[in-house]
Amino acid sequence: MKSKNDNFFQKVYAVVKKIPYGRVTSYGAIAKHLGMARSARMVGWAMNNAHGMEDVPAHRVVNRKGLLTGKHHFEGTNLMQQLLESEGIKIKSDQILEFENFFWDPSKELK
DNA sequence: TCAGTGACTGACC
DNA sequence: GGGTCAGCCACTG
Repeated sequence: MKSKNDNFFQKVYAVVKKIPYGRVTSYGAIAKHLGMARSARMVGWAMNNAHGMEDVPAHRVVNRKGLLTGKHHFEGTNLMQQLLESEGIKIKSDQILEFENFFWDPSKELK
């Protein structure tokens, strides 16, 4: 059963799992860290598969604008926002306030 | 097999 | 400064 891409998923999961509490990152940051900066969509696609994994805090992954584009994929309509607020992150209109302040770059922090 | 779609991003007008 | 277009790779119909 398709395992060729599992390696890619595992990389994405590994990075997402390393996101510190109360921090968030973007698809592009993860993609770039994996050497696929031009394939940010693949990260989102991987998240789609990860969305069922409790070990992967997909709610900490947003687009570069800090917009909760993937919140619609969570069970509740505001579950993603709720989880982020629970970590001390302020959300307004599905967008993270002071996104730069909460942004976590794997290429720098994880390096 | 071809065409459409998607949790994105950067460049262009 | 804000909207539009194209590129990216993989999956589904």
